[in-house]
Amino acid sequence: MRTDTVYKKAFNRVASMLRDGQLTGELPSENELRRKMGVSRTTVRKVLGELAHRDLIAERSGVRTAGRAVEDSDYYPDAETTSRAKHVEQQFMEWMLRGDTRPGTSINELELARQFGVATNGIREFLIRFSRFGLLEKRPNTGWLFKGFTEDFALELFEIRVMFELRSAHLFSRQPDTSPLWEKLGVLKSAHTELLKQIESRFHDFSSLDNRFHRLINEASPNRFIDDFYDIISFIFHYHYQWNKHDEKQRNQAAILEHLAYIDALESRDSERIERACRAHLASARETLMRSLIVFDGMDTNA
Amino acid sequence: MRTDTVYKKAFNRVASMLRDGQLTGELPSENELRRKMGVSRTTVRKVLGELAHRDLIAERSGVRTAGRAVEDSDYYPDAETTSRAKHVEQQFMEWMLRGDTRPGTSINELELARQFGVATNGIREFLIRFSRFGLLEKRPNTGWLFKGFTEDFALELFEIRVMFELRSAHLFSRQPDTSPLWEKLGVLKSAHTELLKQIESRFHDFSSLDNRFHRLINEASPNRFIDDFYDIISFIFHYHYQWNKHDEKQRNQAAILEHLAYIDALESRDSERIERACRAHLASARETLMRSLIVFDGMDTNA
DNA sequence: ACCATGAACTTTATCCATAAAAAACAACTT
DNA sequence: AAGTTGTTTTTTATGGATAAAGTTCATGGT
Repeated sequence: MRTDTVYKKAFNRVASMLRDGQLTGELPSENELRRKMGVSRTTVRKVLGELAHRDLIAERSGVRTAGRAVEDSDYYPDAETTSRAKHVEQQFMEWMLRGDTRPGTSINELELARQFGVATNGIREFLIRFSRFGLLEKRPNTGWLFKGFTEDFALELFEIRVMFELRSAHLFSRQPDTSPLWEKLGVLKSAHTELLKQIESRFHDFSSLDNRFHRLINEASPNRFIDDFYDIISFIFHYHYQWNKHDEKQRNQAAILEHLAYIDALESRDSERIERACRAHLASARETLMRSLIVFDGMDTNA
Repeated sequence: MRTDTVYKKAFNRVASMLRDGQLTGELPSENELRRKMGVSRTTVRKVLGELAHRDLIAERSGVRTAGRAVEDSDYYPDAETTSRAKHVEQQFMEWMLRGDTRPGTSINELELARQFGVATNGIREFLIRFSRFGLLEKRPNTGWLFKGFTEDFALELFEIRVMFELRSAHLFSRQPDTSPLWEKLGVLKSAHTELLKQIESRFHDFSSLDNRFHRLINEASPNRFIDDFYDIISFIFHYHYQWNKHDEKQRNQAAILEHLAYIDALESRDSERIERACRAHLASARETLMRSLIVFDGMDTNA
């Protein structure tokens, strides 16, 4: 049976809005809520129905108003708000990055399905999607080959990344001065300096800043294949760093400084300087990834 | 139910071997056949069982020999030798390239499933796999967006292709003179000149030569992401040219000449010359693709 | 005429079942 | 001991069913 995670997540969000007083007086219409939440009206109605049922809202003659106060126990547990597909993704990444799965291992749909508690279909869909990341290969009628999260992988990944990033950076710098992207770059620059000041407490926020920065660079000259490739990067980094928190603050601090140098270079429109700053940043990103790979290639995988 | 296309294809192949006299006297063991055909022994046994049942082979005291002559009617029809997944692929490509499907159309799994006569599962798996080609986008809980086989697509595709190809070509040319790839290049060069001589009758053979050539260039410095990208190119070209036979001979003839110039450039190790030859070839490949795109963007889609 | 709600209909996400194909095991033969 | 064939077990490819979510149609109020 399909999970009702969309409903539960929407319910939790509306509950939070009620609690935070974002919805006072007469509640918005179903259509308005639908737009706000990005779900269908059908789902909105289900949420409203349940809210009314629990007296969290009151409906009188077609007008809805807030009801009793929302309590912690009203929320659905977080685990019930993500789809099976997402769970599979998370479990697989944990299996891959934390487990001692050796390169060359073959992957068995049925076994993973049992292990993750889902139907084989879901596993297979995930593996198909995931295979574009270059870590898996399908052998028809037989199964999947896990190629391993290895040094080779990181090197090949970064070779492409450098090519793409240099290309995009140069194109970015050649935009007309009137392009709105320059302003966006300025905003990002201040965000970086801000974060640098508060690095002690907010170093976790770097990751999203990093993403925004690299995506901005690509915005000047969009290419779907480059965007797709950047999805791979983000994905890998997202999960990889969940299992490798070592030195996170220092790493991020260094990266911020590199970004700032890179931004300055872009603003200078000086292509040699851009190339240097860009390469420097990517080289250190690569080093970071490579260093942590050793952990997986060696034995101490559960540190 | 799973299709028995593996068995049927294997059966046809063994039948052909019997007919062509490739299997005379005592037949090879099950294991040997298995290796030769690339299927499991289970399937080999099924084939042998059926061959015996039809008296195409005789089994006497554990020794198998050829039986009555193979007739045309012994073969399974071609359509029954390709898996459902492959059929879906073919039907989808036809639907996309031949149909008047406009960019921005949304794709409906259920509808395609009905149209193609398969379960929705198969459609979905195909779409997931296909989405890495940059022509589709999945919107969760909603469906798929067809982005269209447009001019933008071709431009973005070729931008990447040029980057990758230049990179690989240069790395190829910097290999030591002792690398065996130089010899392979020589072989390909003669194949090109051969084909050029017989262009009138054999121009269809260019496609596979093209493939071998570009894959050889990548062999000098393997990168899985580049290989994957080249899969996209091959796939697109493979299907695209099935529906666009216009001027095929002239196009291929021109391409052979470009390849020869490109090969000469590689052999010269002169990087400027390589860059020129490579760019020239890709530019004309791009033009060809773009010209035929007009057909789809315009109105005359069933020409 | 527009916007809100209600209800019916369609499509996606998910699980389950099963024949075909592969893999593993067992017994035999030289 | 290595290679054969026979048998059993496991896994993949494919179809089908169904609740949840999305979409469309219908009705009613301003």
